[in-house]
Amino acid sequence: MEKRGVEPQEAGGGDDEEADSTRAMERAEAGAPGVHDELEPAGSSSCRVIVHVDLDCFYAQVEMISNPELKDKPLGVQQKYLVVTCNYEARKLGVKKLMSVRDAKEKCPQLVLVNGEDLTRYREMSYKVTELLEEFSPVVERLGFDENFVDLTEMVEKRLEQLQSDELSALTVSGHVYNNQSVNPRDTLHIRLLVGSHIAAEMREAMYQQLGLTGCAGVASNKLLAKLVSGVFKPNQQTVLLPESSQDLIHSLNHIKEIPGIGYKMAKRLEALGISSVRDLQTVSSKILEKELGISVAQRIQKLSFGEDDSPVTPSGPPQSFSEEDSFRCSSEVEAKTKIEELLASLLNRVCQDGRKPHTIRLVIRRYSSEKLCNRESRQCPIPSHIVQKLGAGNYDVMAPMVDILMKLFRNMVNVKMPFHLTLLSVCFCNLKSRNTAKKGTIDYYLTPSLSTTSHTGKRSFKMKDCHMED
DNA sequence: TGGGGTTAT
DNA sequence: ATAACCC
Repeated sequence: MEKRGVEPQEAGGGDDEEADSTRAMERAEAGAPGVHDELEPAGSSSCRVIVHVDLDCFYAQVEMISNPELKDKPLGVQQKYLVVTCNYEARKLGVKKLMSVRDAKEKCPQLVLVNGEDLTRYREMSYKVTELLEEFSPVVERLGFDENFVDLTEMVEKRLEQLQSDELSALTVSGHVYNNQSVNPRDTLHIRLLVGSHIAAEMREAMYQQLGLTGCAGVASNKLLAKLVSGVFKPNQQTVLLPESSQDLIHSLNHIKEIPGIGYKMAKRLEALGISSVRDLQTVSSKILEKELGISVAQRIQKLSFGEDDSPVTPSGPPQSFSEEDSFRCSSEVEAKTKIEELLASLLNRVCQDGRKPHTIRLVIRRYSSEKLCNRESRQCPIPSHIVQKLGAGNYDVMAPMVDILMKLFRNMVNVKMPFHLTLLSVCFCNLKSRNTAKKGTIDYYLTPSLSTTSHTGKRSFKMKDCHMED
C-alpha cells in the first residue's frame, strides 16, 4: 500500500455545503439522506456496496483460451446460422452480436467461426468465475453465464475498520468514476464506494491471473446501478458510480427497454400508454401506472426509473435445473426419439457430476407455424423413485425407462397420428434434491438406503472446497 | 434469433 | 403449464 500526505484533499471544488444540500434534495438511492432516516436502526447503515462483474465476449474468450491461435484473428462463435458473440477484433470489423452468419461473413470475410452449440466448456468456466468471486464474499448472484453480482457491503465495512485515518484521506479510486465526478473524501458513501472499487479491481485481477479472463466491473449502491455503470467503459475496464451521478446515468438510457427488468412485453405495454423515455416513466402519475399494471409491478418499475432498486443480491448456489436443447426440424416420432435420446444422454452425464438427483423431468417443444415469437409448450412429470435411486451409478438402466417417459410426454403434446412440424426439442431435469433432505430421526431417514448405511458413493457436491472426505 | 437460465402467476 | 424476465 502506498502512503501519502495527510492533507484532506478536496478532490473537486471543495464546495461541501453545496454538495450536501444538493444531495438532500435529490430523490436518490436508498441510503442517501431522506425522509425515512429516523426509521433506520442506530449504528446500521442501509447503504450497500454492490459490484457487477461482466466478462468480455465470454464464449469468444473461452474459445481463444482453448485455441490461442485464434487470439489475434477476428473470431465469431456460431450457433446454427447465428454468430451469437464475437471478439473485439471482429467487432472492429463490423460484426455484431446475434448477427446472421451470412451478414457477418459479408461484413467481414476473414471472420473465423467456431461452433458454440455445446455449452459444456462455457458452463464450466462460468462456474469457475462464480466460485472465484465467492472466495471474496459468499453472496454472489449469477446472471446468465457471464455476469455476477457480489454484495461487498460487509467486506467494505471490515476494510474501513482496518484503515488508518491518514490512509483514509489518501484513498483514491481504482478505475473510472462515472461522469468524472470528483470524490469528496469526507463523504462516507464516497469512501465506501472507493473501497468497493479496489475490491472490484482485485476481483478482475484474480480472474485474469487464475483463469485468464478479462471483464468489466461496475460498483454502485444497488444492483441496477452497478449493472448499468459496469458497461460504461467497455472492454476490460471498471467504473464506480457516486450517488450524485445516478440521475445522469439513468437518463443516459435512450429508452425504458434499456432498463434491466423492463423487457419486451412491458416496454410495449408502456409505450401504448405513451411512456417511452426514462423521464416519461419517472413523471407518469403513479396512480395511473398502478391501475394499469397493478400496484406491485407499477411501484417496482417506477422505482427502477429513478435508479432505485432494493432487490437483494441473492446467492445463486448450485443450479435449480439442467437442460439441453437443440433447434432442428422434426416431423416424425422417430426423429424426435433419436434427438431425445441424445439430449438425455448428455443430461445424465451432467446430473451425475452434480451429485444431486432430479425428481422431475420435463419435455419442451416448439412448433413450426405462425411465427408467434417464443411459443414453447411443455409437459412435465415426477421421475419414479425407483429410477431416481438408480441415477448416478451406471445410468444405462435408467436410459430406457426415461426415454419411455419422455415419449409419453411427447405424445401427450403432439398428436403423432397427424402431420406435425417441430423446430425445437428440449429436455430439462429439475426439482433437484441433495438426497440428504431426509432428516435424521425421521421415518424417511431410515427408509432412505443411502443415508442409514455407511456406504457413500464418492459423489461430488457442487463445490469441491465444501466437499469433505466422507469415504 | 441460440442455448441456456430464473422467478412469478 | 405458461409467461415474463435475464444473458
